[in-house]
Amino acid sequence: MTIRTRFAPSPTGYLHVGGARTALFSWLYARKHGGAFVLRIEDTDLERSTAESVNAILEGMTWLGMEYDEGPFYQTKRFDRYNEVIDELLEKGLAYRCNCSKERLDDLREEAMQNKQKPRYDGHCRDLDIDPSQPHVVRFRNPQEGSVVFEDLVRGRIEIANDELDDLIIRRTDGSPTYNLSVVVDDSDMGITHVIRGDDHINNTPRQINILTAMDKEVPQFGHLPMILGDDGARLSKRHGAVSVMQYMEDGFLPEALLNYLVRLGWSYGDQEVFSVDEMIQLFDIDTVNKAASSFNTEKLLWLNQHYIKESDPAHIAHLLSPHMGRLDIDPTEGPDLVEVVKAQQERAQTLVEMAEISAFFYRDYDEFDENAAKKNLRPVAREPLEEMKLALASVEEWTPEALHQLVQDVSNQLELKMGKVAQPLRVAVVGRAASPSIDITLYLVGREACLRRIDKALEYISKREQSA
RNA sequence: GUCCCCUUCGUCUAGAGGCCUAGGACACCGCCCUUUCACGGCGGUAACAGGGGUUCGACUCCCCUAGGGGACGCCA
Repeated sequence: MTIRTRFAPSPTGYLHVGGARTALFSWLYARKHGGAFVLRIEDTDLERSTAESVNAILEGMTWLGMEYDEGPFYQTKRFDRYNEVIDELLEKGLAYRCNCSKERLDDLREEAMQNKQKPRYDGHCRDLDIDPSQPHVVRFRNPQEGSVVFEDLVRGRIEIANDELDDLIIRRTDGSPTYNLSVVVDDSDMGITHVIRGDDHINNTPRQINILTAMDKEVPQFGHLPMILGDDGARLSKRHGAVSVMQYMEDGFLPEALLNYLVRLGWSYGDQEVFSVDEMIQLFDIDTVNKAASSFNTEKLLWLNQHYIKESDPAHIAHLLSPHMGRLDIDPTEGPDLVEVVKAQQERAQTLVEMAEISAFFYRDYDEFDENAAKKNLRPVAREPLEEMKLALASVEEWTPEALHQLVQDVSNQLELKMGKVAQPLRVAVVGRAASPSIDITLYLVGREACLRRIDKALEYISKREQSA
C-alpha cells in the first residue's frame, strides 16, 4: 500500500508555526515512506475563506520547501460530490432532514449545560418526515449504542461512547456541506491512508469514523499531534504569539532553521539537535512523537538560525542577505563583495536582519558614533594612535588584510602601546561602534578612502570633546 | 458543566522496572581563548506535579487528587 498523507488548512489566515509543524510531520511521513503528500484547501466556510489566505499558505509552504505531489484541491469545487454523498446517505436513511430552529437548538444547549450535561442535539427530527422543499439542514444519523475505538498513531487507543455523540449537521440550510462531511469524503476519495493533524480534531475523529463506516468506506489511520503553545505557555493564536511563517522570513530566519526547530518540537531522535531535511526524512517517525503540548521557544530558534548561518555556504547567505540590505536602502553591489562581508560576519549574527544591520557600515558612513563606544574609546589619548594610523593607511601600498594587520601591529609597537589601544579606537573611528569583525578585515572591506574620511571624523569628535571639557 | 487528552530542569527533550548519583540542547552564571563583538573550549545552577498502591526494586506499571489543554457550532 502506498502511503498517502495530506495537509488540509482552511484559508482563514496565514500559515503559522502550528500549521507548519503539522504540515511538516505529514510531509516527512509521506517522504519517509516514499508516499504522496496532498495539499487540500478546506474552504467550505464561504464567509471566512479568502484568496489572500490561500496565497499566504502556498507561499509559506514554498518557502519552507514542503512540496506537495497533488493539489492544491479546493473543497468549494467539490460541492457536487459532497451532495452526492449526502443524498445517498439520505436515501439509505443514514441521514435525515431537520428543521429545528436555531432558537430551539440554543435553548437545548443552555438547558443541557444547566443540567450539567454535555450539550447535544436531542434527535427531535430523527423520525419526522420533513418536507424537502422547505428550509432544512441534513443531519447524520449517528449510532446510538456501542462505542468507537481507534488506535491513534501518537496517542494510542482512544475509545468514545456513541451516546457522547449527537446527530451532527452535514449539510447547512444553504446547501453547503460542513467540515466533518467534506473531510471524510475527501480523505476517502483522495485515498488518504494516514490522517496526521492537530489534536484539536481528536474529538471529531469518532464522528468521522462513523460517517466513513456509514459510507461503507475504509477508515484511515489517525495521528493526532499535540499543540504548540506560545513562549509564555499560553495557546498560540493569531493574537497571541502565533506568527506567520513568512514573518520569520522577514525577520531574517532561514527556512532550514525553522524546519529544524519545528521538527524538534514534539519529536526527538536521541540527543540529536541538528537535522538536515534528508536526516529528518530518514529518521522521523510518527509513533515517536510526544503526546504533550510544547512551548515555542524563540531563543532556541535563534540559536539554530545562527548555527545555519554559520554553517552555510557564504554565497548562499549573501544571496539571502541581499534583500535585507535593500531594506536598509543599501545596494550591496555598490561596495565590497557581499560574500566577503558574509564571511566576516557569519559568526556574529543570529538573523539576516541583524547581519544587515551590523554590516551597513561597509557600504555607507555611519550617521553618528555609538555614544558609549565613543565615550570610552575616542578620548584624547586616542588622538596620536589615530593620527599615526591615518598616515600609515594613507601610504600603505598593498591594501590587503595581511598588510593592514601588520600596519596596526607596527603602529602599536612604534607607540609602545598594546594592540587594543590602537585597534579599538580605530575600530570605533571606522565603524562608529564598538563591535566589528577583526580590525584588519574591517579596514580591508571598508576601503582606504572611507577609512581615512572616518578617522578624520573621529579626530574631529575628539577635538570637540576637548573643547567642551 | 460533560466528555477526551496531557504532566521529567525556566524551555525543547532522553528515559520501554534495576544501566539514574536522572543524560543532552537552548537560556542563565563562572573561567579560558581574545585588539572589540562573536565563535569556540571547560565548568556550574536547575526537573521526575502530589498521594497511594504493585514489586526485592519505580521517572518507568495501576489508581486517586491537583494542574494544564482540547472538544461540546448551520467554524474548520
